[in-house]
Amino acid sequence: MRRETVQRRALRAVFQRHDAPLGIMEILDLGRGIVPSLNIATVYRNVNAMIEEGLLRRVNHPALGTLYERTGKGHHHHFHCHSCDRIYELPGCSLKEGAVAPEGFVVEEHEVFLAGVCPECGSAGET
Amino acid sequence: MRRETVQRRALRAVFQRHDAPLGIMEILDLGRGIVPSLNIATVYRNVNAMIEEGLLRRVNHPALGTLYERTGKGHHHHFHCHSCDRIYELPGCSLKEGAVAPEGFVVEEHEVFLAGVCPECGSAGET
DNA sequence: GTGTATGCAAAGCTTTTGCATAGGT
DNA sequence: ACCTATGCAAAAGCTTTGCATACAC
Repeated sequence: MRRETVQRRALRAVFQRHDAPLGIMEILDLGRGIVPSLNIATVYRNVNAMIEEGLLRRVNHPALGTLYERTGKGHHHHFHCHSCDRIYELPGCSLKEGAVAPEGFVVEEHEVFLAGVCPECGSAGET
Repeated sequence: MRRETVQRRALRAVFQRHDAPLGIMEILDLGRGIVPSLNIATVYRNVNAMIEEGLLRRVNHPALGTLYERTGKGHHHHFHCHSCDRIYELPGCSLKEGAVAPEGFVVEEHEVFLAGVCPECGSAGET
């Protein structure tokens, strides 16, 4: 039976408050804001448990490494701004409906990572 | 000045013979087929050098970890077969031309990972 | 002969695991 | 009371680095 601990509650709170994908150290730091004694092994164990429970999803970002995000937010892709280093979640899917893969390939899942300059950074240096 | 060693030549040969993205251990094993004394540190050093030289590209695959592939093959995406675990390179781009990201986002690069069942595995169990 | 590249071993990171104990049920 | 979850430390992957020596130039 799974037990309800302050650590577990804290980690759920972290993901409720932060909608963006988070790295392990961010999760640890934010979690320590709630439970100062929080240990990194506990974070890993709970994050893995939450993935098994279907609460979280692991995202292996090309530039930012391993991130964790809440499930149930609807299909979206990630945009990484080279300038401010922020990561945006873009709702919807930018894949072509049909010609995603050649004849014979059955696509069951996909992952799209975009990178460039976000609106905020792009408009900063304009006249 | 960069020096021409048997190890370096062997690693170039590995990537000339194998068009698919390779993991470090595959590179090491294939390289040892040519230079048995090849060391993993040498592989890492040379692979990183080849990336700097623009010969290779590092791909952070969601399921298969870090892979290295030859550059100059034209734009393509990767398809991973859940059944045979092989990785295919699909030429071209399956992203929508226009609506890739909302107004204001400037997309400079992207990475698409597809996964599912390949033609070979899909037709295996058919009538 | 000079200086870069290699092999080996050690060290850094990230993630997992063993173990004693705290704490949920 | 039982037994899972935690914290700590050690260990297990993966990647980098220091150092003596081999070898390309």
